[in-house]
Amino acid sequence: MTKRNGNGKVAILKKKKPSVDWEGLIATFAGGAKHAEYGANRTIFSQGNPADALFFLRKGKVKISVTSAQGKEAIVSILNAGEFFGEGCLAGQLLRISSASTVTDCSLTKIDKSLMARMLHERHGVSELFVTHLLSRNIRFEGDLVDQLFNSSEKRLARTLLLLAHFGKESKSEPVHPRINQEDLAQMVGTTRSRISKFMNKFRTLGFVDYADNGGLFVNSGLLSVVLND
Amino acid sequence: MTKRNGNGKVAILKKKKPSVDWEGLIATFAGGAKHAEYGANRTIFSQGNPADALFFLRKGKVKISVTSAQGKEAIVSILNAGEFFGEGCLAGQLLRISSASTVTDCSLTKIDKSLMARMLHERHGVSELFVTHLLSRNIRFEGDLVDQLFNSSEKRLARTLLLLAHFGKESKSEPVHPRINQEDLAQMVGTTRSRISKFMNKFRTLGFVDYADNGGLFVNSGLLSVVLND
DNA sequence: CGGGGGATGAGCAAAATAAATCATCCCGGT
DNA sequence: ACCGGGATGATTTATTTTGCTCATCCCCCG
Repeated sequence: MTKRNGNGKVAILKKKKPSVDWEGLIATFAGGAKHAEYGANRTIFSQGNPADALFFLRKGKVKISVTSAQGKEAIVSILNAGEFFGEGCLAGQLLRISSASTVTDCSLTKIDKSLMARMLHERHGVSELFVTHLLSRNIRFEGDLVDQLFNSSEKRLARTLLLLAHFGKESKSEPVHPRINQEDLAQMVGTTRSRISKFMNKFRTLGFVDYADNGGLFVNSGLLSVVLND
Repeated sequence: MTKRNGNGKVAILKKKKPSVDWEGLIATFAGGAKHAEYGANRTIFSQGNPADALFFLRKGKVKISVTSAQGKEAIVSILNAGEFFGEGCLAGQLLRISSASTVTDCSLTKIDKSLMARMLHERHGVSELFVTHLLSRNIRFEGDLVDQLFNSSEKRLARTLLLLAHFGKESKSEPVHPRINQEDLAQMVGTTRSRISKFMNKFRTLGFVDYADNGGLFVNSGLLSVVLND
């Protein structure tokens, strides 16, 4: 089940990421963990569902969102291959506090809570991978929180775009995302679409971002990061 | 009427938390980890310092804050006994991205990054404690982030007060905090002191909170939580 | 070709928030 | 008792953000 998609593999492996070989590691879960394929825009679990398993994202992008009592929706994070999600159940959460859905086609592995608990106890490799995952997730959440605590929505949008650009691609000349609409951006940034529209146009006239013919979005990281520093 | 902190230790130890026996566990670090005592309001580390160790808080309260490029300060979290902090170094952070200082008198254990890495690898107990810690920290950050993403500052203040109340005391009749000033609240909530002042008075006239003679703050959780739900 | 329908750009009034200022109040030290 | 400083309450003004509304643009479908 080794997945090599043509050319990309070598390039990715020799990139900065000193990451663990999670493909092999996750394979050792065989027996208790179930692999599954999802098309784009499918629901994996919803807020309020019973939480008895966590997931590992092997391929694709997954969106984690929360709906408020008033019906407003916020996108908490966009996950990429190599990340866990739904791990709240390990901390005693009985119900999902957020919803997860696929953004692109995805391959994921579902791991029962009890199995994961056992693996964490028995396998160093697993617990180290998991600790690494939790640490970086933590750092990202902390960054998001700080961002919200003292940046304006314009800066938050800039930061969101930069994060998407960096996560999305190593090479700067590729589009950030094959179509991410303003509504989603608004939910990630925590503001309204109207505001996103205004800032995106401002950024575009300043050359910080650019739209491709096919709708893809290009981000000039160097220029855009200036927004964050003033 | 009030409880002295001089020898209030007994009361604290008999809490009902089903938590791991971290006292014994941390003791096994002997040799590489250094215990230290801090008075209130001392700096443990500052943003930008080299990061080569993490800390475990055995007693007291610690404040984690971040200062922006513009000089604004935000309080990211208030930690209680039994929590780690400064663990970003394990994820490869070379410099502190936040500052840590004591709020009350504290006992803490400093654990070198390399030692911690070894312990995580060798001791199940340690890695399980750490994973548990990271999971709950994650959940708290996620909650904070969601709160910021779609609540007004009034609701955020209400939520902050509730969190302080629950963390601070099991019994509802004890003050949340022996003096937490409006400036700090503003930095936790992500707003201005003026605004905190206004909301606190509103909450007080509505009976949601009350000031004790000694300056302590009482929170009526039941009433205050109504604010969050409307 | 024409008509939805979704996504986007733009504008505006109302609400929320930030920023700055001043008056009190309280407490500790002298 | 007196003073000084810090914390708080209150007010005013400027700015930001929201919550709409409406006009375009563009792509897909009939």
